[in-house]
Amino acid sequence: MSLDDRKLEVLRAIVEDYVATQEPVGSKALVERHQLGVSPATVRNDMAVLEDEGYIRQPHTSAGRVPTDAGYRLFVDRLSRVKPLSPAERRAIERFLVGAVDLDDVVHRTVRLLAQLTRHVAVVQYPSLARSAVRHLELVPISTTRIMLVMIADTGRVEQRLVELPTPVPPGDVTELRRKVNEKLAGEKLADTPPLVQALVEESAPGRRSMMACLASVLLETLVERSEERLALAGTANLTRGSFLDFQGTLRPVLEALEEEVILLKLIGEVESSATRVRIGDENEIDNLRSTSVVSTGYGPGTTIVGGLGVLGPTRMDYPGTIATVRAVARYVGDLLAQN
Amino acid sequence: MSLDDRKLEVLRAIVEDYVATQEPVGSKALVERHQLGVSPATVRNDMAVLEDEGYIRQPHTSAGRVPTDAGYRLFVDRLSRVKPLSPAERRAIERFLVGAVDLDDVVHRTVRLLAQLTRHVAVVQYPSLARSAVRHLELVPISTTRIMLVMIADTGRVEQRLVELPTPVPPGDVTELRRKVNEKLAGEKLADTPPLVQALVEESAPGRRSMMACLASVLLETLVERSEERLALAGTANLTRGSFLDFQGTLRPVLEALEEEVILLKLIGEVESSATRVRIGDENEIDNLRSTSVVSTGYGPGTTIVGGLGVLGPTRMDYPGTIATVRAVARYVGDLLAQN
DNA sequence: ACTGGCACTCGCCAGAGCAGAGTGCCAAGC
DNA sequence: GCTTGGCACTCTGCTCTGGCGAGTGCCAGT
Repeated sequence: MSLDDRKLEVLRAIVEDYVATQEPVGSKALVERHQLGVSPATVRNDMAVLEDEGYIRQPHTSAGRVPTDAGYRLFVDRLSRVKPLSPAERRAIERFLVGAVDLDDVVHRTVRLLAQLTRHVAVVQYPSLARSAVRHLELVPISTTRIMLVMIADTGRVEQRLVELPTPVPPGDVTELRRKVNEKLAGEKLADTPPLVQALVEESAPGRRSMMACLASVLLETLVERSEERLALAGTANLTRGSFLDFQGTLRPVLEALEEEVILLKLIGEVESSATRVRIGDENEIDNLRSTSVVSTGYGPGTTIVGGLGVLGPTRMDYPGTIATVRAVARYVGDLLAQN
Repeated sequence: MSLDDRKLEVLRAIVEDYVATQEPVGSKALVERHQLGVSPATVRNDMAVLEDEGYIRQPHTSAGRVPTDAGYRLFVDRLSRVKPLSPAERRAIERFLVGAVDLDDVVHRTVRLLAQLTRHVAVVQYPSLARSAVRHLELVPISTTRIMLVMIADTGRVEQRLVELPTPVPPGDVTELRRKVNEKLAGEKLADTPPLVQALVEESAPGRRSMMACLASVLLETLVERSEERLALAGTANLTRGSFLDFQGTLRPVLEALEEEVILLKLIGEVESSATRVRIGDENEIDNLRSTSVVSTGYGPGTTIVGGLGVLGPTRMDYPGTIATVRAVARYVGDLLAQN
């Protein structure tokens, strides 16, 4: 059976009240707080239907109703509009982000900002190397058999790695090498570099072949294969908000999950478009996070996406507000990146 | 009055039992588990004295005794020997740390290792810039009015910063600039650089003066003034170990404190010698951490100290084991740094 | 199709009673 | 004088109980 408008209205009221009070909501309280124009008994009937359909449930026989994951899903998809941000929030975002001096700074400020505004745990992925292009490669001789490889990406990311050379190399050769490598790779998308690096090795003079191969392998490993995704995390203390009762059993696994970079990347790194993604409770693939919701989106200069960011909180969260905040922050960060 | 040997032995037994069981320990249980050679009644008398002296207390009238902060302090200072590490632990440390490719890698591996071995929250400070010397300064032209300043320290740390120049500068000048700057600063302790940087500005040709001043200010800000200390954190999930009852009220403030880099630096960054420092409960200056203990030490190549590392856990922790682990890890990391 | 009424279920709370752990003190013993 | 066994006392934690109240489902009436 399809749910008529009033039933949907009842569901919305339940979600809103439950999010606000954190307590199961009953039929009587519902008609008191919302102008539904019907009696509690009618609401009860609607609730019974909503429960049959799996959108709400009772924690125990004689308590109010609580939304299920499916209930939140329906709410998010069909019953809520994204809240416009308050001017205060807009100002907070701007104030927080101006004055960032480099990428590290931008990322750190962003993640703290997100945590503060949403009061959830915030995660920000550094611009992904896979989505970046090489701006410049620098080779710095440290000793005769060691050079420091510094890669500066167009997204502002800087990666460095020590290269141990098989044979000593005079500094002059390094200069020459730097020129060649940059000529070949500057401006290229990192994802496109492997064949170019390969070509570099093949084109190099026989005497330098082994050194070049060594450099090439570190280059490939650093930039592409072990393509290190980095991220920043903030607001774990927010996990203790709300009735810790709900969390008593779940706080531990959540904290554990948050320590695994791989997991976090899965959560916020899998962004292809700039669409906001909401994963509610059981929709999460990570078992430890089945009792949480994740709101994530991509960000980047203009319409391109270079990384993801988002927040993680209890399924019982203010979705419209959270979604609005996450989107707004992502847009601001994108603009900030576009300026460089 | 001075405490005789047996009373100290009783205190040691109380601490050890309480750490092991997490429950207040009574006189009867004590004589059963330890060969004290006296009766429970005698132990009770000793306990009464220990309580008068402030080393133990009763949570409530008819429960066993629990060590106070002062009791732990006495235990750590006079009643415990540092446990030698088990071969398994030694192997774990080695296995964990070999194969680290760069400083970031070393720090991340170390912090996870510490968290895993001690089962507490681990903190590792990156080698402090204040204690590093300049190995090389690299200037990379990004555009005509922007250069990327990359500083490589002898400790392996690499810092970068974008410099906006007031006037366009041809690439050739940058090469010259790089030579000059390195000549002046390479090998110098960062703390000693300010007058040298100043000299650089004064010595430079009048036409380049403004550009040089601009570069110098960023240089000073990055390397000395805003001397950015970085650190890594792991094992927050360990906070939920043990009876969360103790933590119910305290978990929140602890998590909050852990989010503040300034606080963490205070905890583990104030190291002058390689002596291990133990701060127990109220000895901590940070209010949020009055119910935790911190074991920290310095690390560095050879006998020099370049940074600090340590763990934070409940006051009720295995001090001998934790101290041993922290020291051992610090020594291994120091050795690792010495190799570079 | 909605509403008011009513019986029913069940979690929550406070109070009582009980068992157990642990203490402090005292008088006796080495 | 230190140590010991004994004993009365205190207090927590557990369980059981009954009463209360919130909330429901169902039914008959409009």
